[in-house]
Amino acid sequence: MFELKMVKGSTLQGVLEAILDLVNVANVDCSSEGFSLQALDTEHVVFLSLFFPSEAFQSYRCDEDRSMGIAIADMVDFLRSSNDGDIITIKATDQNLEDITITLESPDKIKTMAIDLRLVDATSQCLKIPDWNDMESDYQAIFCMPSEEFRLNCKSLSVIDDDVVISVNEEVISFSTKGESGCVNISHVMNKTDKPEKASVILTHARGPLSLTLNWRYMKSCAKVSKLFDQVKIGLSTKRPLMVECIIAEKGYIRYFVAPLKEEEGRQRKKAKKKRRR
Amino acid sequence: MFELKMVKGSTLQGVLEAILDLVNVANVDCSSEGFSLQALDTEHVVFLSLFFPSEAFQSYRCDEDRSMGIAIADMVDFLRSSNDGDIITIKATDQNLEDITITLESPDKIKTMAIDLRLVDATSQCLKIPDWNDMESDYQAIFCMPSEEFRLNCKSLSVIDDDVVISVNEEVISFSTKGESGCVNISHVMNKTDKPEKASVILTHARGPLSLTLNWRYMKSCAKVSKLFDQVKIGLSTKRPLMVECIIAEKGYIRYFVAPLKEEEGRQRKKAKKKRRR
DNA sequence: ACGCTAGGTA
DNA sequence: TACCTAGCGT
Repeated sequence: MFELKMVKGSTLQGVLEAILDLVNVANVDCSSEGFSLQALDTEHVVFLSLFFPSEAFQSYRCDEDRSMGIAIADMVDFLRSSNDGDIITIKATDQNLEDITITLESPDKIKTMAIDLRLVDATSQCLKIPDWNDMESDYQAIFCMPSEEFRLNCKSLSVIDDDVVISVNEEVISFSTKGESGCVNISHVMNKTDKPEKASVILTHARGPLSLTLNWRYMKSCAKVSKLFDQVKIGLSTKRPLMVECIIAEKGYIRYFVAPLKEEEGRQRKKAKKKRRR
Repeated sequence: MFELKMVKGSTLQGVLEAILDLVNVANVDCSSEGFSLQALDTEHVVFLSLFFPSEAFQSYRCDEDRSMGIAIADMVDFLRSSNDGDIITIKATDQNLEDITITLESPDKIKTMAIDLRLVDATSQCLKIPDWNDMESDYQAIFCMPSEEFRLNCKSLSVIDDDVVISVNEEVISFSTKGESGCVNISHVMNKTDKPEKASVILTHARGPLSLTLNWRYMKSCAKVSKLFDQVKIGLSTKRPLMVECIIAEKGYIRYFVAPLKEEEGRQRKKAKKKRRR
C-alpha cells in the first residue's frame, strides 16, 4: 500500500504544474524513502528526474516499492480543482494495480472529490537514468544562482525568443541570444568570496571556459519550477546535457537535463519557430 | 406592437449566448407580463424554458400576445457586434409579421446597426410545455448550490469527460463519472442547518435516495448560464427529467430539463466520444 | 477536419 | 500573467 498526503498548493503540485510544459506522462517510483519521477519530454531533448523525500509530505507511507506510469496532465487537471486548505491524498492499494486514487478533501469535510486515475505504460520514460553522482565529475562548471535571478534572465532572454548560448569562464557567466529582432546578452560576474552577496552567482567549480547552445523553450519549464525554490544550481559540460537543479526539502531534488543543440537542429528549429511565431 | 430595450451585455444576451450550445431556433412568446422562450435541443434531450419578466428590461411594451420563431444563432451573432453601452432594441410591428427588427444604437447616437431577422417556424419546439408547478411534486430531491460550486464541479468532471451520475440521499449529493482514463467522484455533505455556510449545498427537500445518469455535454450549457447568477437549483426525479434552474430578476427563470440517459444511449454516446478524445 | 487566434477565467 | 475553451479561417 502506498499513501501520501499533502495540502493544496504544496511543492509537489507546483512542480507537476511546471513540468506539464514538457511532459504528459511520467514514470513514478515509490519507496519508503520517498517519491521519485522520471520523464522524457515528448521531443526527447529534456530528461527530468525528481525525488521528493517522504519528509516533504504531510504524511507518507509506502509498504513496498512500486513503479507506476501516470498521466500527469490528467492528474494536474484534477489537482487544479482543489480549493484552499484542501488535503490531497494520493493512494495506491495492493488490490488494484490499475489505478491510483487521488482525493481532495475540504477542511470542513463537506466536500470530497476523488479521481481513480488509470495508470498507463510509461516504461519508455526510464530507459537511461543518469545518476548525478557518477556524472558530476564530467561537469566543467557548476554554479548556483538565486532562482529569482534565473527567472529574470529567462524573461529577458525571451524578448528575442531564440536559441540561447550559455558561456562561462572563471570570472563571468553569460547568457545570450540572437534573433531577427536583435540580441540580448546577460553577464554575471562570479562571486568567489567567502561572503557571497545575496543576489550573486556562486561558481562552485570550473575547469576551463566553455559554452553551450540550447533551445530556449526548454528553459521555460525550469524557470517555472525555480519559482518554488530559492536557488538553482546549473551544471555545464561538453560531454553531458546541461543540468538545472533545485533542492527540495534537504534530501530531495528536481533536475532537468537538457541536451545541447546540435548545429543542424539549431537551424531546423529556427525555421519551425518562425512559423509558430504569430 | 412589441418592443423591448436592453443594454449590451444584459442577462438576456448572456443567456442567449449560453443556450446556443444546445439550440439554434426557439419559440418566443411575448405577453404584457414578459418574454418567454421554449426550445428543444437538436437531439431532443434538453427542453429549456425561460421567462424574463418585463421588469428585467430597460423598457418593455407588448400590446397583445404574440408568438414568434426566432433563429437564435443569427440573433446572437448580430448581438455580438454590439459595443459597450449600446442600447439594444427588439421590435415587432403589427404590419410585418414576417420579421423582427433588432437595433443596436451607440450611446452617443452616432452609430446605429439594425437587422431585420426573418422569423422561422419553431412550432415543433412547443409540443409539450412542462409546467413546473405541476411537476414539482414529482421531484424526490431539490437542492440549491452556489453556481460557482456547480461550475467547478462541472470542470472537475470534465477531466474524464463522460456520462455523469448524480446521486442524492438525505446526507450527501454526489456527482460521478467513469471513463477510460479513470473516474471522478465529487461529494457534498448537505447543509441542513438554519445558518448555511456560504459555499454549501442546501437540500430543500428529499424523499428517498435516487440517482440519475446524464450526458455530461448537456451540463455545459447550464454551467455557462449559471455564471450569470449566484445560485442554481437542481431537481432530481425518477419520473421527470433533471431540472436545473436559475432565477432571473425575482419573477423570472431559466430552466433546463435534461432527459436522463437510457442505457442504450449511454453506450452509443460513449462510442462516439472515444473518437473525439485526442 | 485541423490549426490558429482571441477571449475569459484562474 | 498563464492556461484553457470557444469561435473562425484554411
